[in-house]
Order: sequence, then C-alpha cells, then structure tokens
Amino acid sequence: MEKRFNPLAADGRWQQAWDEAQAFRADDHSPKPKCYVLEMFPYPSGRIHMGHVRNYTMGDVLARYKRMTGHEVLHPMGWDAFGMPAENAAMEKKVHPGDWTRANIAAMKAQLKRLGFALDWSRELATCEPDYYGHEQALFLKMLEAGLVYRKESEVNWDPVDMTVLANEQVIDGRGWRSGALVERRKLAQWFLKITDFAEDLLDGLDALPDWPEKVKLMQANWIGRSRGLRFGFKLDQAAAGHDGIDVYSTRPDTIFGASFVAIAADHPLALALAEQDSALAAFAEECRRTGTAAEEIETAEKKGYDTGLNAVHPFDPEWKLPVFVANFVLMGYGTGAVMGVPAHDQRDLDFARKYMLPVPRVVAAEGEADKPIHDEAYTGPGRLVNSHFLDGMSVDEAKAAVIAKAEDGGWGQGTTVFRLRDWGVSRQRYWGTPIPVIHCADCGIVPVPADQLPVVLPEDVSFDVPGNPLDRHPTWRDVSCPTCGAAAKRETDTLDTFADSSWYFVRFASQPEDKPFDKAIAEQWLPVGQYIGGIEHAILHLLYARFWTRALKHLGMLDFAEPFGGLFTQGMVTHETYSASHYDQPEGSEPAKLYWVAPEDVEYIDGKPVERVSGRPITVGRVEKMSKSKKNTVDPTAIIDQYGADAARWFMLSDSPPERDLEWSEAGIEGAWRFVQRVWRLATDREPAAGEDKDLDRKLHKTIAGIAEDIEALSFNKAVAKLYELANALEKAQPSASRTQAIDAMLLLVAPMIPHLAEEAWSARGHEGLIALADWPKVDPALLVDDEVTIAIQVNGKLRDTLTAPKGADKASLEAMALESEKIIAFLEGKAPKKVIVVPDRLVNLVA
RNA sequence: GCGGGCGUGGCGAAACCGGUAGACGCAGACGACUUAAAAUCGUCUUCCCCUGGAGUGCGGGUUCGAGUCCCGCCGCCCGCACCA
Repeated sequence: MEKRFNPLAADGRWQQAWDEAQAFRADDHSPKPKCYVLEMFPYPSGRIHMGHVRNYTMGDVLARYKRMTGHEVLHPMGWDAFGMPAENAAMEKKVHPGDWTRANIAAMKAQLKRLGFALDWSRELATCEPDYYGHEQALFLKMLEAGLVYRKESEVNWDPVDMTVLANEQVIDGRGWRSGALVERRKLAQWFLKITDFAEDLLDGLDALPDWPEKVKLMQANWIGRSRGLRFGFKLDQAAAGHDGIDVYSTRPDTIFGASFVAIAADHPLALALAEQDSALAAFAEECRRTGTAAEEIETAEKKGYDTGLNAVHPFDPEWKLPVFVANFVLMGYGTGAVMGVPAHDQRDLDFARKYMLPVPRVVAAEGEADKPIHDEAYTGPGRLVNSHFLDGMSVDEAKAAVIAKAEDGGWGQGTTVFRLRDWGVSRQRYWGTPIPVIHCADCGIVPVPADQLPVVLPEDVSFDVPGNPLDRHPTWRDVSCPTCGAAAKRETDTLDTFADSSWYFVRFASQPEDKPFDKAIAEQWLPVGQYIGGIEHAILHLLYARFWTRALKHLGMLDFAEPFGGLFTQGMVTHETYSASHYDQPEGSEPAKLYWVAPEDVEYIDGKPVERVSGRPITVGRVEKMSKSKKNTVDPTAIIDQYGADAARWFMLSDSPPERDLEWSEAGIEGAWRFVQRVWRLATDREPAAGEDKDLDRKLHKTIAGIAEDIEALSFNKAVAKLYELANALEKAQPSASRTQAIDAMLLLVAPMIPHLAEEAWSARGHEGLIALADWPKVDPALLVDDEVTIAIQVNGKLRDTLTAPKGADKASLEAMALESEKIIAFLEGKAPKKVIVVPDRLVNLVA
C-alpha cells in the first residue's frame, strides 16, 4: 500500500468512478425525501477563482452529507452566460461573444470537475443557449399578457461607456456598477417589469424567511422602502401654467400646522411649465440637474430654492398662504415630487427655511418644551401637538390619524403607502442577451412573437467594430413582417437585463422539458431551494429579482409558492495579502515611489525578507484584501490542485474561518490542509491487529458523529473541521482495538463530504465495497453521548481554585462535601466556613466566603 | 446622517441557556528518529513583578459567578443615502 496518498493519481480515478456510477444524478421520482442544494451559478469569465472554490465546496459538503443521510439530492450547476464581458472580449479580441463564452464554459467546467464536486451535470444549462432563453422569452410573453410587463418612454440611466441603460439598482453613487462611468439621463422607450405590484408582498414575505440572514432581509426591506403617510393637494391661490394645485406626500401629516412653504422638484411638471416662461427658473432647474448624486456632493450640497412667486393655500385655513419654491433637495422620483416644508420637524426643511428666512413654528413638543425654540436642529422626537388647533394635545400617532381622517372626509387627501422600489427596467441596448420577443408594426403597434415562432434566436453573423448594438445594424434579422397584418415590421432589438436570466434558472434546474419552461409538478417536488449559497453582493439585486420572478410565476398560475429560496447563506470572501514593489531602488526608509503590485507566486523570501523573484526588489507586504486581478493578489485554484490535489484545497476552504467571514488564503494554510489529508491516509492505512474495546474512544467517536452532523446542518464547517482534528488526535493516541478499527472506518465516512477523493481511496483500501459517496452516514448511539464521570470546577468567590472528578449526576450535597475536602480549598477558606454554597450539578461548586 | 454587524493570545478562531476562557488549526521553541535533510512523532507556547496575580476594546452596573445580560464610551467593517 502507498505510504502517501497521491491525489494526482487518485482524484481523476474517483471522479471517473462517480461519473460512471451516475452517483450524483438526481432522480425526480425517488421516494426519498428531496433536498435541493444550490450555489449561485457562475458567470463564465474564463477561469474559476478561489471564491468559486469556497462557494461550491460549502454546497458540496452539504449536498454529499444530505445524500449520505438518506436524501435524494438535487445539486446542479450551470452558467450565467449572457452579459457585457463577452461583448467587450468581442471588441478587443475580435472573437464572437458566443465562441468566447462557450470556450470559457468548457475551460471552467474542466476546472470544476477537478475539484470533485457532487454535481448532477446532466442538468447543466447555459443561459446563452436558445433552449434556455427561448423559454425565458415565453415567460416574458406570459407576463406581458398578464399585464406584468409594460413599455414606457422614460428617463433612463444611460451608461456612456457601456452604451446601455442601467436599472436603478445598477447605479452606485451615480456611476455604472460595471463601468464606473458617470451615468447620464436620457429619454428612451423601455420595457419594465411591474415589480412594484409585489412591493408589499416582497416586503412582508421577508418575515416568512427565518433561514435568511437578518442582514440580507434588512437590506431588502430598506431597498423596498415602505413608508405610510398622507398624499394631499394644496390649491394654488391662482392658477399658473395650467396648474391649479400641487399634490404632495408627507409621512408627517400631524405637522401640517407647522408648514411654512411648499417645495417642488426641478423636474416637476409645474416647474417645467413655469420654466418655459422664466429663464432664471430654467437656469436654476438646469443647475439642480447637474448636481451629482455622489455621496459627498449630496452631503455638502447646500439647500437651494427658487421662489416661484406662487402661493399655496393651507387646506385647513383658506387665508393661510404658503410660498411655493422649486428646491434642489426635492426628488421627482419619490412620492409626488413635491413636499410641504415643516422646518421645525425636518432637518432639510429647517436648513432651507433658515436660508430663505421662512418662519419655523414648533408644533410637536416633548413634555414641558412647548415654548422651547428650535435653533439649528429640527425636532423629530416624540411628544404632543402644540399650536395646532384641533390637534393640540394629541400624540404624533393620534394626530397623523386625525389629519388623514379629515383629509379623506374632506376629499382633499388620502392616506397612502409609498414605496421606494421602482419598476424593473429590463431593456438593454446590447447584443449578448435574451432578445425581447416582440415586433414593432407601424399599424398594429407592439405585437408579441407568436409562441410557435419562439425562440427568437440571436443571429451569429454580427460585427462589433462600431459601438452600440449590432442588432440595430442587422437588416435580415431586424426586418420581418408583422405576424398580425403581414406588413413590413421591425423586431425589438433590445435584449433583456441578464438579471432576468438568473431570476428563474433554479426552476429550470428542477425540471427541464423541451416544450415548456418547466413542468409544474416536477419542479415543485424540488423547490423551493432548501439551501442557497452565494455572495453577499447579491443581497439586493439578484435575490430580489428572483423573489419577484417567482411571485410572477405564481401569479400566472405556473407555480404554487412565492419564495424561491427557503434557506440562504452568504459566504465571506477569499482574501490574500497584497504585495507591492517600487520601480526605483532607493535607500531604506525613504518614501516609496511609484508602487506596482506583485503576484504572490512572484514573491520569494530571502533571509526572511520578501523580495520580487525576478528583480530582487524589496516587497512591501500590504493589507489583506479580497483577491482581485487589479491588486494581483490572486491564487489560481488549478495550480493549487496540481500541487496538493482537490481534497487539500477543499479542506482548507472549510477550515479556520467561519464560512460567513472572510478567509485569508495562505501558503501555510494549504500546507496544513495537505498534512491533515496525509494524516487521515496514514491512520486509515496503518493496519493493526484489532481486538478489544475502548470505551473512551467509542464515546469520543459518537460525540464527534453527532457534533459534525449538527455543524454541517448549520454550515459551521470550521467547527466540524476542529472536531475532526480532535478525533484524529484521539485515534493517533489510542491503542489498537476493535473500537479503534471501527472508529477509523467511521471517520472516513465523516470526512467523506469534505475530502471525498481520499475517503474513497481509503475506503476501498480498507476493503469496503461500493462508493463511500453513496454509503450511509454512521449512526449515533445516544448512550455513548454521556460520560460516566465529569470534571467539576470548584470556585471560591467565583474564581476557579480547584477541580475534581465526580460521577455524572452526583447530588448537590456530595459535591459540596467533596469540594470542602479539597486541600487547596481549605487553604483558601483559611479554616472558615463558607457563607453560601452554590452547586450546579455536573458543572461546578462555588463557595462564597 | 440613517440602519446593521463586529472587537477574545503572535495569527485564524472555539466557548450551547450566564457556570473551568483560549478547544482546534497556523506560526514559533525545544527534543526524538536520521549520515543528513524532508517527512513524521513527542513536549511546551495568553500575559506579568510567576508558591501568586491579571486577563475577552475602554469605563460602569446586575449577579454567588459576565466573553456572554444592562448602561455609557472608543475603534473597525458593511449596507443605504437629500426617500419628504
């Protein structure tokens, strides 16, 4: 027998054995309980990175464990294969996006295979293939028919570098999420999905997701952003530019008697109308639009306004006139684009009022503070209404209800719920995406592509030598006849946002018939996904869209459930030290000039000091950061597998750091993992004459079995790893016995989900028949989970002074007696009797002196 | 600014309901085996003024007993951001 486990020989052999046995194929018709384990599918960028390895290893351990504990497991893999990078590659390297993407998929699939993941490759899918996106087009048309899709001329976020529209969710600090370019505003006819129809349900549904991280639920709740308030109309004392009133929305209708002005957004219809005759206003509005949306700009931007000269009439007092301003802090995109200004109780309104010398009447006050003037801080705390006529003396909540009731009775306002969430703009002016399956006819308008003409296949003969969408320049694809009237018509050349592709792929994994998107009955056998694992960066976009899409499918009667992912886990990043060197050789201690990043494999240590291998220049070791190409601190998983094998890489991904936290990759860490793999091999192959019982070892084993099961179910892989180290230590110390032989077999079963290749090799070397991947998880004997003896801590005044060994379950009196016999304790008590004795059975005795 | 999370040895971290803080790993020290090295094995490793004392970011509190609960600070990280 080999002295060492040789992964280079063994890994491939077992991967082939699993393939041949179809060990991980999910059976739709199995009578076993179903379990769907899913990791977020990758974008085929070309190579897998350590983040993928970590993500998929976690899912794999769970999937393998579930299989061993009697579940029929669905653990699929596919490719989120549409998107910008393929087009960028096409422009830079003159390759077709499809060729580039498919080559990347092949390369990454080969890499994933080498890690030995227990995946059902028979269900592999790529979103860029017509047999996937064709069904997506069918779903889009069903949503269109059901009124969940609409088209509207709208101002969009235009990314001038990527030459495409971005959803609000894809604009970060006023910049495109991918290109980083400053986003411009443009008017375009766009397709929208009515996610706002489900705003309330998407928010309330979060409460029914106990196995989601609170953090993610909170982020989604904030994003959906529900607020309750009053929408009401101010009349203008005289009509202007065709408007006789202004609708505003307020979450604080209780403060209505504290209003001192009305402010409207620069893009408000009234402001636009007025600006046509007022060049000064037009200039001010233009200035407002220019103000960036970046964080610092908003923070430092002064509240500015333009007095329109108009007056609004207070709804409770026809004599009370409020000046109407156009203000830079009012956003057209939220509420009605107009607000009532209550300076005493809103900080922005207060800043504005101070600048334009408007009154600041207090209408809410804490006990005894009714006369306390407002200075530069608005009062937003609780209290009772003052200076507010019929509201005086009410609490804030009572006053809100009273004002809403009056407004509704008087017919000038309505209590409403407003959401921050906007409809999902899905049109992209790109080639490499799912074609939107509609035809524009001059006579018939928008005509859906008939179902029997789906899929609308992307044409392959396109060129990328000009910026913009090549579909616009493709006459034979674009020009069609209208399916309704037969006249000349044009295809929609926009494609769907790639987030649409990832909004239902988990359903297609569960069921993939040729003639329809999925079979309801089969899909529902697997869904919802039991455990979904991926990065926190998808907390809002992907997860919200997928929740919406699932609700839309339910609305269409295609599914019976609303939440796609029962359990969600967001794993931490893989990080690495960063290394930099200077272009100029300088005396020590001087400022480093012109630094450049150095990759880990180009760093070597000479006399304990890091230097760049090629130049010998000294290296500065920088912060530990997420592995990224820009910082060059990446480690290629394939190189690691070549050197250490898949199991060591997998083991390292699971050790040390809790899975939700960042994991720092290090050479020492992977070396340690390698040593452990070899240790297990030595334990498993070191045959000994086996007889006799070892009760302590039996107990240790059964505690470990129970503990590991618990840890894997909770995804606490680092704790499971620690327990396995303890078991290995115990096995090495133990004398040969039948117990030990059994424990070694059991240990192989316990490590099989984590280091499956070694487990198979050792399992077979020890003469077992069949694949360990398909073996049963060892049974726990509950009798062996309890000890006969326990260690009792003896404290004096809460401080540990001694310990003693007592039989499990010893009564309080005998524990106390034993404690008082301890010589150390006698010394500490200096002969005095304790004032009080606290005994916690099987744990401790605390003597209070 | 708003919301959330986290602070434990040289490092990554354990510690279930308030009950022996530091399991387990990394790094390190010493030793064994070896012609030698690698590999492997063994012992030690929170700190200090070391028969004792201190110690889980800092300061208080509750309790027989606090890493864990409460109050007040400090620091770091993440998300959102003029949302009316």
